[in-house]
Amino acid sequence: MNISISQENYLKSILKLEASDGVATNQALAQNMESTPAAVTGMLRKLMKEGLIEYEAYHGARLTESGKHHALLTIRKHRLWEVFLVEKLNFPWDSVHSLAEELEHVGDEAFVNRLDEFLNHPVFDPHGDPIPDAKGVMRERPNLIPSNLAEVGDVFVVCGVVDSSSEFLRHLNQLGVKLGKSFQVYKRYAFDGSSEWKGNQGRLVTLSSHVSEKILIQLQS
Amino acid sequence: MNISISQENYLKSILKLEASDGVATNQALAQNMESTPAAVTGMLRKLMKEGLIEYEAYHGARLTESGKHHALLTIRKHRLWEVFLVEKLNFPWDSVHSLAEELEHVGDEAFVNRLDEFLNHPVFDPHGDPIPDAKGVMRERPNLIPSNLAEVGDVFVVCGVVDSSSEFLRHLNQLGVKLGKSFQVYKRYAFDGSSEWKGNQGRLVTLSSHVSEKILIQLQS
DNA sequence: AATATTTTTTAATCAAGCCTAAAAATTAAG
DNA sequence: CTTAATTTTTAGGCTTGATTAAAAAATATT
Ligand SMILES: [Mn+2]
Ligand SMILES: [Mn+2]
Ligand SMILES: [Mn+2]
Ligand SMILES: [Mn+2]
Repeated sequence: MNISISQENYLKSILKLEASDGVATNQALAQNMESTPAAVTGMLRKLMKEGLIEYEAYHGARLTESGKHHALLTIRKHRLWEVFLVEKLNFPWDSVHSLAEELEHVGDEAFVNRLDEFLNHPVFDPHGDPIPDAKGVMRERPNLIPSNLAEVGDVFVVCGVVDSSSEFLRHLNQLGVKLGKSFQVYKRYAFDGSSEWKGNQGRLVTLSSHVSEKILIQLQS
Repeated sequence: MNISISQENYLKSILKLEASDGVATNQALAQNMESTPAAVTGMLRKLMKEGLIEYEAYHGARLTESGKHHALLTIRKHRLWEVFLVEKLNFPWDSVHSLAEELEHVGDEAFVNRLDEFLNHPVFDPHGDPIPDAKGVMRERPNLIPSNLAEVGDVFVVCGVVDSSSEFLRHLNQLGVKLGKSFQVYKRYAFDGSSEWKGNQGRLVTLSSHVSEKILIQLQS
């Protein structure tokens, strides 16, 4: 009962789709995996046979306890490797995803737990996403909201992103927006929903609504 | 012109066989890769078509410059990961080989070079094997000899092993033989070629010829 | 040189994962 | 309720890297 790389990637996708849509449909998976519906059908049957998902034709797939556990452990590996790459190897946060995508399939639990210890049990990855613990329990992030919901005058800390693509993250680099940095909403333009933020040194940043929707923040009390 | 995991493993095997036998024969490769002669033939043709080896049927294979470069870079990755696993994650030296065997196929040159820097450019791996530099140049080890060639009275430092299997390394653990430790040959039994060594605290260790042949040492002037 | 032995190659199969195109099932619309 | 549109499955193929068994080629032996 060994899980292949491809199977692990499917499990991760199903977990994500289940969280957002309640169920992972064939179509959504095909898009997510950049594959075809026919290929998805074949894989779903395999995953069902191995007890990793429950699957009803035409009604989509859901992870079993076992499948969920494997998916969370894969995510744990992925995010711990991202922490390693950024903290220890000094990679920029916009260039670690694809490498972590490979590393997440290497090694067993003992290995990941040693990595976790070496990194001092980090709780969030470089993109602010929570790292599941050794038992596969995902820590919940406290009440983050998309930054476009903040009102003029609000002070907040940037805590996460909805989009971890290198294109988006490089854009944030150019704007000087990083995790942990705090800003105050300075203006909001009703016309296009764009906003202006004031940084700590008083520097102003302008963000399109498209961008600010993808930034997760925590309001300061 | 992407090199698969299997191809990288073949290149490593060919490099090793070329060093010991001058050429990598089909048969030797089949043994080394735990595969069959038929499978080897197929792979050698693929490697030749990609310009990684020169291959003449019935006369074996040799690496081209390109093939040699790839083989050495794979070995570089393997050994750097072993250093990481032992030095940073505190794995024992007898349990890192299989993990490194997976990790050596992940990531590109930039990645390995950052790992190298993080580890402070180590020159030897945990088994005393030299780590090729960023250009793929193997550093040569200075005049190591198998420990069975040392004579009674000789003082030496353990610098390497010929066999990196976990069985052998665990046996050395039990005997208290580690890299960097120094001993003096105390006795040699002509009957079976076994030897007795005296350690620093005067403790005696007995080694079969089978074992002492696999330990590489440097004689103290 | 002729035969026997070893080594290598060919040929036919397999399994995992993917693909495209056609058929079938389901859901949506009239 | 019947037809149309969408979604999913089946069927047939492809690629990579294996396997076994038989054929062919190269060595070794007499
Ligand atoms: Mn990632
Ligand atoms: Mn991440
Ligand atoms: Mn090794
Ligand atoms: Mn080693």
